[in-house]
Amino acid sequence: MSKGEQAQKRIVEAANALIYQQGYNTTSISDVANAIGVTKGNLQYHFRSKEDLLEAVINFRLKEIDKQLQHWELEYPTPTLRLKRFVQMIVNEEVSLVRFGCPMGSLNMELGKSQKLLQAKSLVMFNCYLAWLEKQFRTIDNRNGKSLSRHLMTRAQGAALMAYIYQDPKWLKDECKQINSWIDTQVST
Amino acid sequence: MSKGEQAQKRIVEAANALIYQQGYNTTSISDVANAIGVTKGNLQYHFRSKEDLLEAVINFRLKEIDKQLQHWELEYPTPTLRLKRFVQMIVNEEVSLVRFGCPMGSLNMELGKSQKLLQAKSLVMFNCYLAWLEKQFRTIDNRNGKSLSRHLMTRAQGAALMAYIYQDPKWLKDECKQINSWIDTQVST
DNA sequence: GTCTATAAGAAGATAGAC
DNA sequence: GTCTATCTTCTTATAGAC
Repeated sequence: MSKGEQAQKRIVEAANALIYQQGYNTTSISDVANAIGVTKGNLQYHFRSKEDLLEAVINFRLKEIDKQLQHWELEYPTPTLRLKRFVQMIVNEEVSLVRFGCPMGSLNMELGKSQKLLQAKSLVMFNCYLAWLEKQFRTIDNRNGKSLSRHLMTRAQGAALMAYIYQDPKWLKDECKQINSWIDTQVST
Repeated sequence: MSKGEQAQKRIVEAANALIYQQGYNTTSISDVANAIGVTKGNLQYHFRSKEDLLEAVINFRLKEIDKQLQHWELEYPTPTLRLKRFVQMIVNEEVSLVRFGCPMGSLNMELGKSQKLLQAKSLVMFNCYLAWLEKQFRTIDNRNGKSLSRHLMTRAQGAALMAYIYQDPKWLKDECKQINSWIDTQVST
């Protein structure tokens, strides 16, 4: 990796964290620059505009999601275990979900209010998870794979949102238990 | 109502709409002033700061919610009908929910990222609905009233969020159907 | 109560020195 | 590649005329 690529990676990772924690609109170029100890002029050398930087952050997140889903596919032999692993992720990420919300849901919501074009780009993250969930559900119930995956995502997002709003992991735990029970009922039919 | 109160009401209603449609951070005082054809200097006479204006908007919304819940209480004789009316609201508001998301959920999410104090204030809106839902559920299942009301709100928020993210009312319709079925199962137990 | 004028600061983006 | 300096625009907020 060249020196320039290294610098870019550092910027993207810092921007990723700050955008998640503070939101996109309330994170300035200076914030990101300060976080890694460079000047904002430097940042604007690597990324012409703030939108370019956001796009890089979204691509970074996409790669991480892809890695994760491929890993789960290898590690868990059955669709049921994979679906439960997805739910388990929510429980595992409890602390950050309560503090900052879902990285996909909160970013998409924010961009939708004022930057419809960027919102469309951040949609690919959801597509990524949904396609994977659908694949798993189809091996259980081929006809309803799409609607089952959507239902799961809907409930996961609802749980993450309420836990964030009330700053309380209870919302996550309670709903995830019920989601797991629901998965069991789908498997046995 | 005095001339001053009338002016304030116009401002709050315009701010309410714009904050819902564009988000709080991306709505400026000038935006609100332009929307009702006055200058921003005028707005700052009625509301010292942008935060003051937001607080007035939240109070305005709270009153509307209270009116609505009282109305439902009078119009629908049973808790089951009232719960279904709550779900029906989501279907009725489909167009604006898809375009702008849930007014409570989106505002709270945005404020949570950067203004924790204001987020706490906007929480009262959720408390309002949740207390009402809990009251209805308690007449059906006294022991689990709280958790049932939370579950309903979680799923409603998930549906609204996904419909907004994908700009597609399908997410709302599908989930609301399932929520209604779930209410039926709770009633019959 | 409503307006204009203006301050004071923050933000995104550009140009040029090193 | 990184920095400083600067430009421009936008935003909140204040002061004072009408």
